[in-house]
Amino acid sequence: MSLTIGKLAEAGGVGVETVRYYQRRGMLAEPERGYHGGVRRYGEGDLRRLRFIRSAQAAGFTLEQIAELLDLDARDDRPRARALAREQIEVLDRKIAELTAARDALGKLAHECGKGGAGPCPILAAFETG
Amino acid sequence: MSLTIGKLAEAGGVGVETVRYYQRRGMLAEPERGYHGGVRRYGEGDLRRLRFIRSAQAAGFTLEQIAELLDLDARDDRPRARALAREQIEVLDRKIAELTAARDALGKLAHECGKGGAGPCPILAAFETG
DNA sequence: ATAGGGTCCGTACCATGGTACGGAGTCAAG
DNA sequence: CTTGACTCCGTACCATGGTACGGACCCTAT
Repeated sequence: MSLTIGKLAEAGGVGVETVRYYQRRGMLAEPERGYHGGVRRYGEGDLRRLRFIRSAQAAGFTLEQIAELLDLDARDDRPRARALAREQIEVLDRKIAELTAARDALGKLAHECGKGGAGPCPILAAFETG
Repeated sequence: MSLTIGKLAEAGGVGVETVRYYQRRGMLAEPERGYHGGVRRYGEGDLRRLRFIRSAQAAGFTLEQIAELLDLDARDDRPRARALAREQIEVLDRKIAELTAARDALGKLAHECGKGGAGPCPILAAFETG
């Protein structure tokens, strides 16, 4: 497999500029140019890293943390990886609980706003008292 | 109740500069000054709005959306409020599912990295294949 | 061999949600 | 009636995660 930056970006679901941005941040390597000193070529490993970055973002890691994770992977630092994972699980658990509570508040709001106009539309009240 | 901006901010769990920022965005009113043309005073309603802003942020609304919600509340526009609430519930449901998946991936990662070093530390693999 | 599309690179700009600064005015306590 | 804390206001700056621009270069198909 040999990809140009455009194909790599497409395969990873990001824009070309985003790939270049990750390179600037040191999260993706800038491969050697081909024989005739022109365009760089990317392989499986690059795509894998790119996809990892996207997934880790979805898991709530910042790009800085993701850079660390990539480094830990390279150095095979399991204890640190484990610690980061555990920390992030706690962050996620809190976030999930928060979003679930918000979801319920919105459900209540949607319900209340469905009934005909008795009293003021309780938008401000929707999040009060848990 | 009569609060200075500092007390209002404290009661709302934000910084003074944040209150001023919300005012600039038109999300909080800038009350009249007291008799001798000096410092502004805030009341219950301001605190209520401020707390609403924080809660709505936690529910994933942007400040622009929150501004709209405050406006809807003022105009008692129930259908629109209901529609926004429903939309956001869908957003939250997707987000919660995503975070839950990420949580599970991290759980797996933490588990794998716990075992002694057989094979490479599977950080990159942690998010692969769902 | 030439036209087009893609790549390279630096630099600038963007949106979001604040945070900091500095000088002047105000207010309450001692 | 001064001192110290707080407020007011405009403007500038910040972090995060990109996105856009523009000129030069390369590469492939015709």
